[in-house]
Amino acid sequence: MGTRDQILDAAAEIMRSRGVAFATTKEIAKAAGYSEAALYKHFSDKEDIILNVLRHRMPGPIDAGPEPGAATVEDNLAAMAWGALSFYQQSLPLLGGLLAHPERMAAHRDSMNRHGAGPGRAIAGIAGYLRAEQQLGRVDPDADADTVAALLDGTCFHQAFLRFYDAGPDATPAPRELARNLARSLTRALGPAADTAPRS
Amino acid sequence: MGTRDQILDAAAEIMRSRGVAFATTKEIAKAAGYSEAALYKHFSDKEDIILNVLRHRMPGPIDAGPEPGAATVEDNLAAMAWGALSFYQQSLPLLGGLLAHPERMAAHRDSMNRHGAGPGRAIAGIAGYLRAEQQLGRVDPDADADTVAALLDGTCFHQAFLRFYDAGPDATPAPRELARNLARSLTRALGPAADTAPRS
DNA sequence: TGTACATCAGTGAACGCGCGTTCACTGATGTAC
DNA sequence: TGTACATCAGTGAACGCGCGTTCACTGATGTAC
Repeated sequence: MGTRDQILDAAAEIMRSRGVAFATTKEIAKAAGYSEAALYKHFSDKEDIILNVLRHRMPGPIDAGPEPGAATVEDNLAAMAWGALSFYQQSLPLLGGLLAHPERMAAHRDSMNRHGAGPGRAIAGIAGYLRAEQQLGRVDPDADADTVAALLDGTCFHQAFLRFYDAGPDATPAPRELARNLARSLTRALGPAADTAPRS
Repeated sequence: MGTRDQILDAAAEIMRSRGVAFATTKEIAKAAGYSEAALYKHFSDKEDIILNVLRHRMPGPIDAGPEPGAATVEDNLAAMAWGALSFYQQSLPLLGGLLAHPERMAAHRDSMNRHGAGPGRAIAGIAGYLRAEQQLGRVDPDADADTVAALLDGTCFHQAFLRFYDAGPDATPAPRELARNLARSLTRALGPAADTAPRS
């Protein structure tokens, strides 16, 4: 593994475990096993290191998504929820650090947009899956695929935040039951609208 | 307004508009109209200022919530969603800054716990409302109140994040339509479970 | 095969800067008699 | 009513420190002839 990758690994590890504020050139160099000066042989400045971590050390994107028509819709939603929970739990410390730094956030956003990526992307993927299921008749055509996708992804994001807030970088993975509960409630939202008139 | 409050206002404004990383003693003092030394007459150190902003300059908590039984459930959900969206859009820049700083986050969490507050609190309030509606028979008793509450609150949190990420601190308020769409889909999740068998 | 030179990853030491913090001080206001 | 002192919000200037960055340098490897 090249020096450049070792530096990025070290920086990513520090950002994740101790927070972006702790990712100084001194700490990164020490963790990577090089001198601070060596960082500048491979990156133009510290910002360049941070942005490269954000670009290339994010956890793998949520995979292609389930096969429409396979398994049950609820199982597929649960699988996607579980994937999103894991993804956000790993990437929140990196992404969240951007909030303290609007200029860095803008740089990251522009870099993402240039590659057609970005945090809003996951929702589109889920919505695409749901529309495919609507075509197959397994989801009510009147259901709002975009909104349900936003609900699934957003709630996973928030739950990852809550876990990180409560337990820090060493939080245990979210329980499978959470993904299952989300999938169950959203499946109801995807079925034909039920009678919502008051019951006695 | 006392000097102390002016300092907190200035610090909160800087944190919101330019990011926590920009909230230096020099900038806070300048914005408040005092010398840097004056800060130390009112706060023990800079961390004390930041934590007091987090404690006392958060936007007002989402109000007591709707009256169970009044209006329609969907309208009430939409109102809560709208309130949560506004709340998070204002408070994310403050809360998010914590992610870069685990020790500060832990201090904030402990301070919140001591007062029975914290970011997970809103979900409990929404769930309470939903259970009241279950008692009144306007929500299916089999619906999962806690999960639906997590869906509502979490999605608003995430949407606020996406807006902030895309447009920075000057993002316009989320459209009412978003709150309405969330409420509509969640209302379906609250009704009696519909037949989810494949349709022809 | 040996020699002279070029390249380049990496280093130790130093640099200037901006940060949070402290210091001795001022001037206004209150208070005792 | 005047005088002497205490209190306290606020200041300008300085402090030390850690940060990001640069510098002149080393030593290993490659290359031309």
